[in-house]
Amino acid sequence: MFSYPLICINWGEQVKYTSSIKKKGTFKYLISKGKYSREKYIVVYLTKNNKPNNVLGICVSKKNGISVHRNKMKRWIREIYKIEESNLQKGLNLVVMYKKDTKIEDIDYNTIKEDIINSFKKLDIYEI
RNA sequence: UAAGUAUUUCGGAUGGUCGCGCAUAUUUAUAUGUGAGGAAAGUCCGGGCUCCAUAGAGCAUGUAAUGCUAGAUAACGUCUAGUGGGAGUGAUCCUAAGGAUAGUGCAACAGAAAAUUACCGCCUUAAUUUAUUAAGGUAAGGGUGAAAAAGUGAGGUAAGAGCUCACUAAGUUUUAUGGUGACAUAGAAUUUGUGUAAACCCCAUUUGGAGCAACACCAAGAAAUAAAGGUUAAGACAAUGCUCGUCGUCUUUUAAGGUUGGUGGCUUGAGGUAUAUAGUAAUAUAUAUCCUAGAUAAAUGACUGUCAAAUACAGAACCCGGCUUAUGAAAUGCUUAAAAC
RNA sequence: GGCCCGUUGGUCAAGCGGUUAAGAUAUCGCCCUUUCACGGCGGGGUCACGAGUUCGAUUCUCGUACGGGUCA
Repeated sequence: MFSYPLICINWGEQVKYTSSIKKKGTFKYLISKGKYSREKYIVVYLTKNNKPNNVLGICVSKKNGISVHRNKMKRWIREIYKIEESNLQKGLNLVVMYKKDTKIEDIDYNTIKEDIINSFKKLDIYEI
């Protein structure tokens, strides 16, 4: 069923920061195979690969709001990940997903930051 | 002061630390510059641009579109100024506003009748049962309905009727005056033909189709097609046999189409700003000056200082002109009402 | 980004401008039955929303919202 392997991402180049997921099939593969941790507004999926870099994917559904709000929610997650990146392990595939009922009136930058840090702690991906 | 109405403007500014897209430099890691709207939205119209079709002209077809006048515009179903009609005390606003006398259809229920009408009525004649019937005339009055054959008065009559007359209302034709024109005002003749075209339809005008996932180029890979050439390698036709020949196999080149990936298309344009002139205005012309996003799972974020205080609707995806819808704040003019002078 | 289609009780769904908007199923109430089921009677609709045309709009026209399909 999931005939779209992870090889579709080009690993040969040197990537400055973490690269992003681009295909719909990879999202499906990671969500079905990975471990997850649920918070109040967010779900984080985790799998491992044997490469030197990390991969990040962000999902915001069309039911979470209009395009301005969706863009802002994506930018918050990128900002939080950028700050926490230096403390993480290497060789991870991460997918961050907003829940269906989440609206921008309920949440804030700081609440999302708490959620993500909690879920990272649960999944044990911080370097020691 | 309150309520309303019309028009216009703005859509936070300036710094610091970390970080993102693009361009340019040196250089391969830094520096500098720049970086989302008035609606970017809806996709309701019109154009540019690209490809396809097309000698030229006409007719027909179409789930076609538009429909008062003059002007503006590259063009428009848009805009400006007016005309007619309608709403409002008023400022002001709305108006798909040709044709019902080309033809067809529809008008539920109610009502006699929804278009050459007659239930109750009014009148005349005849008959006899003397208060009813039959034949005829008539459309004044009644009731129904959204809508009932133009309204009032007088004459006239057996009873009545635009049957006749006066005034009024509406339509058609026509004359004069004013206006570029739609049309307005005044007069004459004639008529009183229900409504509906946002029902079919008729008339006039316009219209070839598709859309940047268009289209062009580059590279890769392997399958199929066509043309030309080489050659006889599986083979077939033909022949006693051989050669030539034809088809086919193999192979080379070219062409066209398409798949995957990439590049271009991609932002200097019916551009913006200021001033002057013409015009009631929309807008046009001239001069000077400026270059202001271009991504491809898709760039604007986090923390914070100052400005008394503070940000609603909302995110470019080839470009431009309009319309519609969502929405915060401020200013000005005008109208109505109340109060005071 | 472009191009099309639709919206009628909880669900499915008919409706050539005109009577209180057909029908099925579900649900609620009453009746039938010793009781349940079957059966009988009845109730409940902003015709997505807002303007317009018309005497009159679920139906015709325009706009808005929501949902669905499609492109090589």
